[in-house]
Amino acid sequence: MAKKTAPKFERIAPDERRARLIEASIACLAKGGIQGFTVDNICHEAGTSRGLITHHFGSKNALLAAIYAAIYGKVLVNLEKLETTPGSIDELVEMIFGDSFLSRDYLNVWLALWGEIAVNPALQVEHRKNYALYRERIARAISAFARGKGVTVDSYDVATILISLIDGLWLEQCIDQSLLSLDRAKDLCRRTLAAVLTAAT
Amino acid sequence: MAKKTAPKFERIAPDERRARLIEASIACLAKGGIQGFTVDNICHEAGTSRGLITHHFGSKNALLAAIYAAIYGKVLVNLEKLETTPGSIDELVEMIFGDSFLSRDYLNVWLALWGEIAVNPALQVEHRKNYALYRERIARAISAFARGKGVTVDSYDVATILISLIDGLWLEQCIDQSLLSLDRAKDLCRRTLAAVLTAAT
DNA sequence: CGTTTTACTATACAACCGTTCAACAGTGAG
DNA sequence: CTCACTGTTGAACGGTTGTATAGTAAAACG
Repeated sequence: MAKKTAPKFERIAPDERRARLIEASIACLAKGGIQGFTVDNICHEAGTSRGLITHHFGSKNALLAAIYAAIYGKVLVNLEKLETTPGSIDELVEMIFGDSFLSRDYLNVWLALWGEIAVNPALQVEHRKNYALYRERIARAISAFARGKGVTVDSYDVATILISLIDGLWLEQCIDQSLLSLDRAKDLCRRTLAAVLTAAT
Repeated sequence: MAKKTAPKFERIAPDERRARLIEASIACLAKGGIQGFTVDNICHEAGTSRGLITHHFGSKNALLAAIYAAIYGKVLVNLEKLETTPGSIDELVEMIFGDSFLSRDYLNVWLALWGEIAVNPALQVEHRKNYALYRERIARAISAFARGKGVTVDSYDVATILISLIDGLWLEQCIDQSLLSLDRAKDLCRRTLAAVLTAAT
C-alpha cells in the first residue's frame, strides 16, 4: 500500500505569492545591494523555483518597480499620521521619522533602489509619482504647524530642507552606522527645524 | 616593398594607463550605475582589451576602490580652500559647494558608489578614512567662522547637519533634476546654516 | 643593430545571468 | 471520483560575467 506522499510545493494565491517574492527580494537587496538582486538569489530566498518571477511579474525589472511601489507605500501609510496637526516640533519630527528610520537593512534597500532610479526610466516614473506625494504631505504638515504657531514660512522650502536633511542623515547612518544614532538624528532634525522656523518669523 | 604598418596599440606608462581606466570606469558608472560597471564596458570605453584591468589593478574590485579614492581625492583637494577662514555665510557655503555639486553624471557615480559601500567591506574601509577627513575639515571651517562671529556652537553637530543637508540635496537633485537647481540648493543651505548658527547664540 | 623587458592583446574558461517553455501537480468545481 | 484550471517546477537557451593565461609586439637599453 502506497503512503500518501507530501505535496511537492505549496500552491497559493497570486497576490500572496507576489507579496512573498517582494519580501524575499527586499531581503536580497538588503544583503547584497542591487548586485544581490538576482533571480537565483530571490527564488532561493523565497523557497521557490526560478520560473515564478517571470510568471507573476513578467520580468525582473517589473518586479523591481513593484518593490519600489511597495516600500514607498509603507512610507506613505506611515505619513498618514500627519493628517492631525502636530502640537510641537518634537511631535512633528517624531511623526515624520516614524518607522521610516528603520533598520539598517531597509536603508540599504533604499540606497540600492536610489542607485537604480537614476539609470532606470521605469523606476524614475514610479519615483516621481510617490515622491511628489511624500513632499506634499510633509509640506502640508509644516504649513499647518507653522500656522498654528503664527509663523509664516514657505512650507515648500522648509519641506525640502527637512526631507534633504533626513535623507542625508539616512545616508550617513546607512554607510557607517557608528557615526550616528537614531536619537541624535532626531535631535539634529529638531534643532534645525526649530532654527529655520524661528528665523522665518 | 613593405609599408611600415601602424602600431597595433599604444604602450603607455602604468600610472597613466591606470588613470585612463579609472576615467573610463567613471563614465560607465555615470551611464549605467553599478550594473554598467563591467569589464567589457570599461575596456570598450577606454579603448583597450579586456586583460588590462587585471594587469593593472589585480581585480575589478580593486579598481572600484581606486575609483573611490580618486573621486574623494578631488573633493578633499577642493576643500583645501577652507584653510582660509570664510568671512560670511555666503562665502562658507560657496567654498563647501565648490565643484562638488558637479554634473548629474558625477552624482550618479556617487550614488552608485554609495550603494556599494554598504555591501562591500573593502570600499567601507576606504570610505571611513576619507569621510572622517571630509567632516573634520568642514567642522573646522564652521568652528573658525563661528569664532570670528562670536558665536559658540558645537561645530561637530553643525557640520553633520550641513553635510547631511548637502548630501540630501544631492540625492534629490540626482534622482530628479527637475526639482532643484544649484542656486536653490545653495540658498537653502545658506538659510539653514544662518538659522542654525543664529539659534546657537 | 640585436636583446630584453613588459605593456598589451586575444582567447579560453567556468560560472552565472534573465528568460523561455513544456511538463507536472495541487486545488476547487462539478 | 473525475476533470479542468493554473500555479509551479526544472531543464535548457544564448548571452554575459570576471579572471587566468599564452603569446604578441612596442619601446627602452646597450
